[in-house]
Amino acid sequence: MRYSREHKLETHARIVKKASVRLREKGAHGIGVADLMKDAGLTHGGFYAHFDSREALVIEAFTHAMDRSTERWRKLGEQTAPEKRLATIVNSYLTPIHRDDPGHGCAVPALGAEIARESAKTRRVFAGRLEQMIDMLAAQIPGVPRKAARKQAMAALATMVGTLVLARIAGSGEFSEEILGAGRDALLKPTAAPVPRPRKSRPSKAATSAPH
Amino acid sequence: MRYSREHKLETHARIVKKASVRLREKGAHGIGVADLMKDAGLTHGGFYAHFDSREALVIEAFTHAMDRSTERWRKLGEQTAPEKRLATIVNSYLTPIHRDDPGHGCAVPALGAEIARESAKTRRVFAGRLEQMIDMLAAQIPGVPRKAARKQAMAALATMVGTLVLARIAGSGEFSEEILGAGRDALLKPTAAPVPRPRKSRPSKAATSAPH
DNA sequence: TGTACATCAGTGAACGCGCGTTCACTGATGTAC
DNA sequence: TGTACATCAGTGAACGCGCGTTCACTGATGTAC
Repeated sequence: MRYSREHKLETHARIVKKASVRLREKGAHGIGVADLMKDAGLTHGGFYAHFDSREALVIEAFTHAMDRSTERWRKLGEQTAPEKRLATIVNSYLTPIHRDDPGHGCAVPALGAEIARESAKTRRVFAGRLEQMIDMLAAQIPGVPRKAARKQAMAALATMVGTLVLARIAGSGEFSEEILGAGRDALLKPTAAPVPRPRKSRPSKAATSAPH
Repeated sequence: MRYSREHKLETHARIVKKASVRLREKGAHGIGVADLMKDAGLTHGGFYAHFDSREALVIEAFTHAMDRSTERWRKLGEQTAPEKRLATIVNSYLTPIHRDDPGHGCAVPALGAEIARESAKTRRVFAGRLEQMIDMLAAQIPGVPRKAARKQAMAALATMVGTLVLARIAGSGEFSEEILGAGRDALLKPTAAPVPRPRKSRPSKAATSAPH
């Protein structure tokens, strides 16, 4: 071989890592193979020595981003007192820094909607990593039964993801800060006045179509 | 003129309406001008008699979708008792029907992340409609001061949007239903155990970069 | 240890294709007389 | 009321261009002897 086995693995990892940043910045279809390879210091022709297709790279890059987030939360939890763990994660997630740097941020608000439209294979991988992320978040919530923690983790992640999407739409002005603050407070402050449920709860009578 | 003034306006509106559905289904870049025109029963050559550019249609289509959602919420609120208004909206939003039919659903979870990456002009329009949507949602929350209602509306919309994004990633199985349920309960049930805030609150010490 | 050969990561030109956009043209209808 | 002309929404071919992918080739290094 021209290069050692390690060399190829390192190159492969470098492509994935760089692509992972750029895809979160530009979207799953927002940057081409040639530019992604250039980012890794290579030319586009070598791409298929590493990946079967562009989609294969998207899957790897996305997986990489999700694993890094999940691992980060695990570490953050490890070095924080149990009752402060979720709050620490929320406070590091709902910041202007995270909002303004999607390339190094959570892949869910950056790529979630797009990946949900990809092939079944891609979606399955994505769903698997999402579940791992939720499990890790649930593990940071002490003092509640496993299932309740999981449910709370799902809702917290949803609020975090939604807040970041809204804040990014709003840009970087006062409106955007207001959104970030609302998300933080909703997750960190006790709810003063919860919304009362309607008598006939779950599937609303109006929900025979979805014209929102 | 070949056709009456009304005829052109009708055609224009038909293109926007159909495109609004297809773009939510396929993404802001997921469908081409030719296909969008075919959907409206026309050929692609006539496109530029109606729009300056593809982006101009995306802006109109998105605006149309947002206005429909906001108007729907206003009507839904009108025909519901004040204390049930937000709950009614949440219950019609967080359903499998909405999850499985993005084309006729809320534009924020479908297009938000993508639009946040578009030109400054597009983002400004989007941000404006988002604020209108939030204001309308806030108007459905009775018995709290204007500013508190606005904050609550932001957090509620964030949770709704995030829940739908997560549920769409998860597909349509049990995991996805679980996510929808967690989002509904978080918004409709009193919070049993709120997350305690860490002493040094807002900007976490760990938040000097955004590696989530 | 030294030499000849095989390997294959990476190069850069080329491919086919679909896209947004342009343009000459059409023909039904509005308008002027 | 009838006729000639002007208008312009819509058609369909064509345009550049960028994209994902393919391919013949290179040349540094691993391997066999």
